[in-house]
Amino acid sequence: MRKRRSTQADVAALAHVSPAIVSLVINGHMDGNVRISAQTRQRVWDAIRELGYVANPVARKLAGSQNRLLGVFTYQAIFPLEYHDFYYPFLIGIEEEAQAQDYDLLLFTRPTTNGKRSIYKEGINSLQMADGALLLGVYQGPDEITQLMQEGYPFVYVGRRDIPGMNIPYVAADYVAATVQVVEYMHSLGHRRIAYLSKQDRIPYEAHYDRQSGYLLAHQRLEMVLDERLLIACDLEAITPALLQQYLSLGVTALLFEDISYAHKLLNVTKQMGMSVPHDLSFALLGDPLNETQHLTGMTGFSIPRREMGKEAVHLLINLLQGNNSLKGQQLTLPCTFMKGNTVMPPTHL
Amino acid sequence: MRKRRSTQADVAALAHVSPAIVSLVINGHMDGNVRISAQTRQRVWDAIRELGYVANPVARKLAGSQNRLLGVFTYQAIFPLEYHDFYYPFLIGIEEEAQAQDYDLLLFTRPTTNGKRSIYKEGINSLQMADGALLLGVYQGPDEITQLMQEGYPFVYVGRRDIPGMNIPYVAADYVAATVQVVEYMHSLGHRRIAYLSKQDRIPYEAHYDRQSGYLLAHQRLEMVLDERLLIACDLEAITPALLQQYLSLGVTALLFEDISYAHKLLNVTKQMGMSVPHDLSFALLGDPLNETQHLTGMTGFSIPRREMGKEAVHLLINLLQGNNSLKGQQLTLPCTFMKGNTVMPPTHL
DNA sequence: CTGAAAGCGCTTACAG
DNA sequence: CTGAAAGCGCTTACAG
Repeated sequence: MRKRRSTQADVAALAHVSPAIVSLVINGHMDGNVRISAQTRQRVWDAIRELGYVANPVARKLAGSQNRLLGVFTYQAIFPLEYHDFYYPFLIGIEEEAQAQDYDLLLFTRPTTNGKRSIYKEGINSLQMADGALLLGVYQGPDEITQLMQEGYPFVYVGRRDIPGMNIPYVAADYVAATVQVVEYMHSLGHRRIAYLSKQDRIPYEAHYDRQSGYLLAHQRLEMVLDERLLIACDLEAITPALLQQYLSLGVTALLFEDISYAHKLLNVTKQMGMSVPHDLSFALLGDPLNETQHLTGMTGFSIPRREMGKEAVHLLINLLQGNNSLKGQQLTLPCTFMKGNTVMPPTHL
Repeated sequence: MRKRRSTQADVAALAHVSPAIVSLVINGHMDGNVRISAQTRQRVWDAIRELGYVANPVARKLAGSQNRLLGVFTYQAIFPLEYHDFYYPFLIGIEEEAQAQDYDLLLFTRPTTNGKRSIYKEGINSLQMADGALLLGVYQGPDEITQLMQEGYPFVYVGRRDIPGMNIPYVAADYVAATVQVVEYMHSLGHRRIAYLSKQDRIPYEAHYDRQSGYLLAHQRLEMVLDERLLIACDLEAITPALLQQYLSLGVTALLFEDISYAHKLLNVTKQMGMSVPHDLSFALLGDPLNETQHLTGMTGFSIPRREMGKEAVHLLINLLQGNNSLKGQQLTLPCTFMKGNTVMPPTHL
């Protein structure tokens, strides 16, 4: 049995003023030419207290025509166990900045099309519920994003998204520079033949291209010979002693990969071959070793400024909402931090 | 340049019907005497699609219906680094069940009173934006919860909350039984004098009382002598070799505490005293050792079914929203799982 | 079967 | 300095 809440009108009646006055008093609008006598104020506050009046935030938002709601959308569950350590810092940053800027967060968790999440449900943009949205996580191809852009819905992608002809707002990590740094580090220790393993059959996407660019760029800068055979597209299962042997015979002394699962697999395979890491072969992850690798601490790689990225994405989105549409600054790239680790040492088999 | 969001009126105009019809079509009200021709429906849906119309949840809520939004409220940040491992499983459960039941999640992150979060801001219940809410985390005393109950706002607390005269819906972990189990385990190994250290100056709260009840209950069941001197209220700083020595001289062979920080402190102190755990003194945590204790793996304690609790809380809340107000089943207590660990062994100093 | 209207509880110009 | 009114975008009786 919910008792009816008292409303602004009740207060107004009790205080013998119009509802508008109540609103003004509550919101402290004593600015400009709106001036309300101290006496009236007092009457209003007394009435409010007597009735235990509390403004209805929903009505408030409707009248104010903005709901201070920022959407957060991911194609998969936002809180999956597998990506625990990966997503978390983004969320920390997002929450921090949302709180600082006085926005609430709307998490889109409702399945839309046949049990899966998608932005558009029967052609309708379900994000509309929020003022704007942050998109993060797995990339599903450009379709929905393109539509979102065309529609003019304000959003920011966490991670670089590049669709030709479009200026997609994003906050990304600088994988190019970070990769260059890893290669340079290896080079400085004496490595000259560095192989780069990557997944074969995934949707090609920006984060991969950027690392590859970094790899190429570093070779150019360091005047290392670029051997295309060292750019290896192979899935996890394809990694065998035979394969590895083949690359070793090409003079490879160090390995680069994008996913931590490769480290585990490679560790197994090298062990089978009687080799030890990094003594016989150096490794580096072109990504964040995180803490998840309990069996593999001290991996050489780089840390991704995920928390910062979350904060900046919120910041950028709010700018967008406020109509700061200058194309400049809609795309932000933050630097990664090189992590020396202990899986790289000078090559011994030269 | 944001184009204006299209509204129900726009759709109505395009479809050549009245706004009311649009509302009825969207909400699928084909029940009762409201019958709308398939043709009209089609026109409405076409218009909706063409305009990309999505109902404004705020307006919807104001007009008196639900918007399939479940609030999540915590007094502190939801995603703090310190409570990373603690909160996460709750959120996983909450998201899972929300998704399964087709609800979105609204995270309240807006600071309300002077930079801090509170449910009521100047008397305003900010949770109103959502159909109902899940409350979790640190307890701030009964005030706001009492108000929430009186107001009739639907919510479920994750964790037991007991306010005299009120039937607060919650989903809790069974700390009583779990504590009994820990004491029984110690007893079975030969411990007869088990001290219980707890913080001194915190707000007394249910989770603490429940553990204490378990401690007392176990003593009763096992016919152990209850020595009140073994119920020790002391803060972390108060733990010194002198203090510990004092309890050892009372014949204490095992220690219980509620917070992992006590384990670290006690480990230091015992080390100073030249004792080793568990050989000279057994330890158990009346809580979840989690994984956070990298320096302290294998702590004896119990795991809290956090993910399940999250799921059940959502389930219960939705029940409440649907008007299932039977008092029964509004309070759910889930069992914990004893974790044997390796910080308890038979007492040697007898 | 469908339309016109009132109302949800606020805020914000706009008049006095 | 204060009041009357329109409007935010919906839903739900109530008439036809």
